[in-house]
Amino acid sequence: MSVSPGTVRSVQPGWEANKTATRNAIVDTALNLVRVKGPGRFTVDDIAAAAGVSRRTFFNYFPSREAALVVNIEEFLDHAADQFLARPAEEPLVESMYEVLTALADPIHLAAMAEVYGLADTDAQMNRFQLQGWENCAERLVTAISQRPGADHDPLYASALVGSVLSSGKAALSQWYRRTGGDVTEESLTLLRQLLVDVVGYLRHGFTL
Amino acid sequence: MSVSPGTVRSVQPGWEANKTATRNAIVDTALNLVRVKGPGRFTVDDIAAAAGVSRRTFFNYFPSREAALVVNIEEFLDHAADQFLARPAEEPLVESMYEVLTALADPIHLAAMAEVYGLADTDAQMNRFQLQGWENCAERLVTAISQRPGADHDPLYASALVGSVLSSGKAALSQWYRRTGGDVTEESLTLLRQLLVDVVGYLRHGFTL
DNA sequence: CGCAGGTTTGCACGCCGTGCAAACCTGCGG
DNA sequence: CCGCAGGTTTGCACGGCGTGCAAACCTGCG
Repeated sequence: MSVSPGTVRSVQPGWEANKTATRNAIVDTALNLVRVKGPGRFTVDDIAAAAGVSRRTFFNYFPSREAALVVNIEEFLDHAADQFLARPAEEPLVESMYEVLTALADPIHLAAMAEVYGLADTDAQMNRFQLQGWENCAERLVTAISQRPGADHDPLYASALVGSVLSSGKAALSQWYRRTGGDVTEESLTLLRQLLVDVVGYLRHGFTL
Repeated sequence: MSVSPGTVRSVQPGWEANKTATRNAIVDTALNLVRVKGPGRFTVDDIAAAAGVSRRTFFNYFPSREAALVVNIEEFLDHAADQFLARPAEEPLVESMYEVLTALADPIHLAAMAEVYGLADTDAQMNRFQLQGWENCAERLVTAISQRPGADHDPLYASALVGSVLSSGKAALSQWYRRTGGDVTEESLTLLRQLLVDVVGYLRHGFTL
């Protein structure tokens, strides 16, 4: 959620602390509003007012209502992509991808992600923004692969692999969300991990049952 | 493009012929406008005026500018999904999926699709709508699988498979588009088919080089 | 103090998407 | 031929969206 003021001060040169503060305020307020009022049942002005900020300022931070909400999913996916970047470059790709998938079960970002994830069912525009979030993650992974030292990979291979890994991970998440409703408990976490292990098996052995 | 009037009359009960006619007019006009003016450089009113129809009528057919354009991609994907439905239900899933992928090289829908496909680079909203189109196709395939007689499949397996197949197909299409610019010639078609064969290989043997 | 960044705000404009009711076809039975 | 019943097209209006612009407003610093 919010970062401790000390660390923020040390990293952020002065006024930028306020920027991230209001940014977080907007994101949190949007999430709260969607909880209270429901997916499409509030306007940008509502968010701005509830966040104690002008309508125009909202648009200084986000180009749309959906963008402010999808942040939670983007952080979730960024964290997963970070796990890939943390792997040694010599490691086989499929092995590193395994790390990306299991990182999807990270309990820290999972709850906020799940809450926004569920909005895709009722709000078409929200769904589109989420799909874009996944695609951004894919692009990030593909370029990361292409920059690996000794990357003699076929670019087609890289994008097909990344696409398959992510869509399989998304399938696992969907299944998990359907069964658990997005509640993050110890039990649901082990279920999610199991689902992810399953899709990893499919990817490894090629979907040939 | 346009259907011969005779067959239309025989199938469509009277006034509905006009409906599909104006619908096609809107789609074609939108495509022409994007060719002439560029992605985001025209409004719904422009489309309506150029199609000889009122602004309000446009919105009777499509909920947004993008929806009118993405039709070309949806038809392309629907055709691919149809190939799956035409397969015998006893056939192994992976085999039927192969048919879906190779259907992506259908030259009839390919040109119009490619033209719209390229808009995703410069128009973010267009990109989102296209992603949604692919997701719709995936959902269609998954429910089709679940309705196969003797469908004892794990739903996770089905959605992971479909997601991987489609994202791999999309990867092949992207690669093809990059190299050919979307021009549909005999040469580019064989290239596309080769790329599709490649990703099929990845899917079959599990991305383990 | 007053200045030099950068941020927030108000204002205005054009466009979007939709509900509503009236006008407008078009085929069909009287 | 008439008028009616169904469906389509249109105009109107309204609220919401997204952005350019310029003025007001901080905040640190010399």
